[in-house]
Amino acid sequence: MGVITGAMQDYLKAIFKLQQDRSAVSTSEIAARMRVSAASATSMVKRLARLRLVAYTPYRGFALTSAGERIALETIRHHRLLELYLAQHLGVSLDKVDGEAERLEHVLSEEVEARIAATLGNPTHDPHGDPIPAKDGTLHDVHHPTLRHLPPGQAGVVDRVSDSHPDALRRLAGLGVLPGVAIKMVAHRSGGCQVEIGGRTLTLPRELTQGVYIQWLTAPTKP
Amino acid sequence: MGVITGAMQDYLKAIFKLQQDRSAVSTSEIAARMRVSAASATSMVKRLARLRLVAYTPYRGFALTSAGERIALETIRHHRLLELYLAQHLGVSLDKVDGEAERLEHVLSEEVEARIAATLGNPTHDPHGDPIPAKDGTLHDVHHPTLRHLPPGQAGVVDRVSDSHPDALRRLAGLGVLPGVAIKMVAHRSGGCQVEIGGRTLTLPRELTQGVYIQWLTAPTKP
DNA sequence: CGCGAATTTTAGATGGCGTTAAAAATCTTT
DNA sequence: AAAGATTTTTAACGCCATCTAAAATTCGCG
Repeated sequence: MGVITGAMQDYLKAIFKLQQDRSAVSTSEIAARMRVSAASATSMVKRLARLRLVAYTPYRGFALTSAGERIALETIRHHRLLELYLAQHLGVSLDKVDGEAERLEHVLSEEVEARIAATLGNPTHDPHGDPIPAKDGTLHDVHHPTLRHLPPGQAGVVDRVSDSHPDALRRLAGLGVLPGVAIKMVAHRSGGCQVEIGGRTLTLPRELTQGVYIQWLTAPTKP
Repeated sequence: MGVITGAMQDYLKAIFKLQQDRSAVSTSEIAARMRVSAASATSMVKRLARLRLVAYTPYRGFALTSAGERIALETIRHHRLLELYLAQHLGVSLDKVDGEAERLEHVLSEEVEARIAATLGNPTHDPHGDPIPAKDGTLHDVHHPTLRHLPPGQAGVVDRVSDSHPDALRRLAGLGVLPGVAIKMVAHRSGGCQVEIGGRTLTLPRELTQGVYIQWLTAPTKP
């Protein structure tokens, strides 16, 4: 009956991330995220709806139920604990921990999860700076501004870089865009932005900027 | 094409263990071992045969091919390294490591496997005393003493000669070291040992002795 | 040897997860 | 608002991995 497979966990995780701001997620969004045909996405969403893990209205999109969100958060917790453990205790490089954790997260027992968390000192953030959900589902700082939200002329500090696109992560690391680094917005361009970092000026395409979460050095005027 | 699933790895592992003495394994044996119906076992064996991982004759049983054995040994290596790692580095109790390793073994990358092995100091036995296959598929039979374990002055009979190193096997055969032959240990030397066989005295280098499994003519004192 | 018993294989379902192609619904645009 | 474009769903298929029931084969015993 209520068998939650690894693939389902992956979809739930992806839906969770997609619905951060938006209230509902569309079939094409999840299909693109999972690199799957729209038809496959539909059938999976229907399966998840049958298990009451998403609320789904045909042609109108879907959103996680609280049960679905619970599983998404558990899976993300597994993922981020594993990333941190692999990096700190087995010396796996940062651009590889995501892929490794992606497979391990689905077969991690509650017991081993607890032992890993304890060994790490119950950490609250993974090696990319992303927050690790607590056992009770608490997740800190979800609505961080990204680089795109930094107005021209304003400087900020990179808070964390999302692990959802490993190759983007690697390219950014190569450009020196790492947590803790100061960054200044020069100008917004169509399809990206021009920034100043470590004295150099770079133009970052859109797909690289959207995973870069920042802190403003001086708070901007709230919208 | 050649996608080896976790279930296939489990079957290959089980077939490997069942065929230790016997030359062929039957459908009912593997079905019982995997707690699965005979029909399921048949269909899986047919899948494995299609991938050339087992040699299968309908109604007559089956055995691993060398490709199948390689995968079985890799899986067993993953399993036993994980058991040891979970016990030593995460404090998982011995009665639980098997179940945990059972799920993790199928998603362990070569890289993490290597890092775990290195962290453990490239161990040769898991916490239950079972030998851990080496990367090249070498497996030291733990319950079976090899020539090296024969004390000086003690005589034994060659039980079997490992087939994992065909050229060593050939050289040993040329020297008369064959199953059923009586052999007497004269002295242990650095890097090998001196033995008496068929009235002649030979000095065998280490790489030749380690695949020679023996039986003692008189049992040694138990530890 | 031959026949009943045991083993093994085949046939046909089911469910998960993916595909492509076509139909249905919704959006967009004039 | 109708037509055309886009999105979404359905239909039909394939593969894995399991099941039950029935057919085929082999074994064992009188």
